[in-house]
Amino acid sequence: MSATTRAAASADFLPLMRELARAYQAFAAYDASGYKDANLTVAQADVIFSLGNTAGLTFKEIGESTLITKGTLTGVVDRLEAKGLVKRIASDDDRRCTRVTLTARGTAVFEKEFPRQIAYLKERFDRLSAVDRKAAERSLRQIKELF
Amino acid sequence: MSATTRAAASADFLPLMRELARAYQAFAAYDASGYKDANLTVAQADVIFSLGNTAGLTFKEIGESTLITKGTLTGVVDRLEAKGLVKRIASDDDRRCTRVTLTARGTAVFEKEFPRQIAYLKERFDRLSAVDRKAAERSLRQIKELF
DNA sequence: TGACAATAGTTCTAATAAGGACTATCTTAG
DNA sequence: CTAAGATAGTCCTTATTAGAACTATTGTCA
Repeated sequence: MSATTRAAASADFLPLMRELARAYQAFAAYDASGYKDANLTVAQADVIFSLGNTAGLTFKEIGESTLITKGTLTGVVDRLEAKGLVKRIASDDDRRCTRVTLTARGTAVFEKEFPRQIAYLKERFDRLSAVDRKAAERSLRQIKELF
Repeated sequence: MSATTRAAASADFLPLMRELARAYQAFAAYDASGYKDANLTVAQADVIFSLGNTAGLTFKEIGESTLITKGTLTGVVDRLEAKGLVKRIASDDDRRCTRVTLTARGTAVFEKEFPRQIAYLKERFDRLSAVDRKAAERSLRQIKELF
């Protein structure tokens, strides 16, 4: 092993990086497993949840809320529209914008799946004490702000 | 808003969940940007880095190290092989297994890109104090173990 | 007003990503 | 020893995912 490679391999932030990836991956897998019965992907559920209790959002707004980039979002909304859960509405004031709203069926899915998924996640997150939860929030905020 | 939906929306773990997603996303975007010049994806770099300084690993071992599932890994290794960076070697003792090793060119890429990427990441992670880093590691380990 | 930059979505390409079916090969129980 | 189960990879399908090129529309500024 070369000196540079050895030095790189001993960088002391690597355990943190590893834990970040492992923790996120574990959470993401559990989160995704909650939607199996509902036949929804995480991305689809994210969009539905962000649309719930709103009068509709533009692609831009949905993207900011879900962190889904616009190129991907077109396809996600396409599939939700094909399932009859959302509907595109052309905007009048700014004709570049498209509003996306939940249909009646989409609202029904939201009303059922949102509380169910929250309860499903709560079951695990509640094993963390309030103190540990706050500490984790703080650490994650710090990590986010590094980039 | 229904009572259940309102109760769900006020679940106190939501900020933590949000910060986890935001922090991971921010890190992942920065990490990926480091490979632009090398024409590598994160998945490809992960495989090369896990193969560095080894005599080759099986698909199973690479998957455990990188968290890439086997179905995806076949394609990633295919593309690395097409670039001439890795090579598949049939195993003799267990003929179900395939060993993957770095080629000379793959080793050269590893020797160059691994230290470079570590330095690239270190630049940001080093802004975190040792105390905060340790606290973050602990929180992330706790989160991982929730699932 | 009229060129020009900025913004919103769509489309396209290449590459993950998970999961299930499938083949080939071991392993183990009886 | 053999039938049944387990394991390792591949292949397939569906769905993201990022990014870049493209169209349509809006905003800006001289």
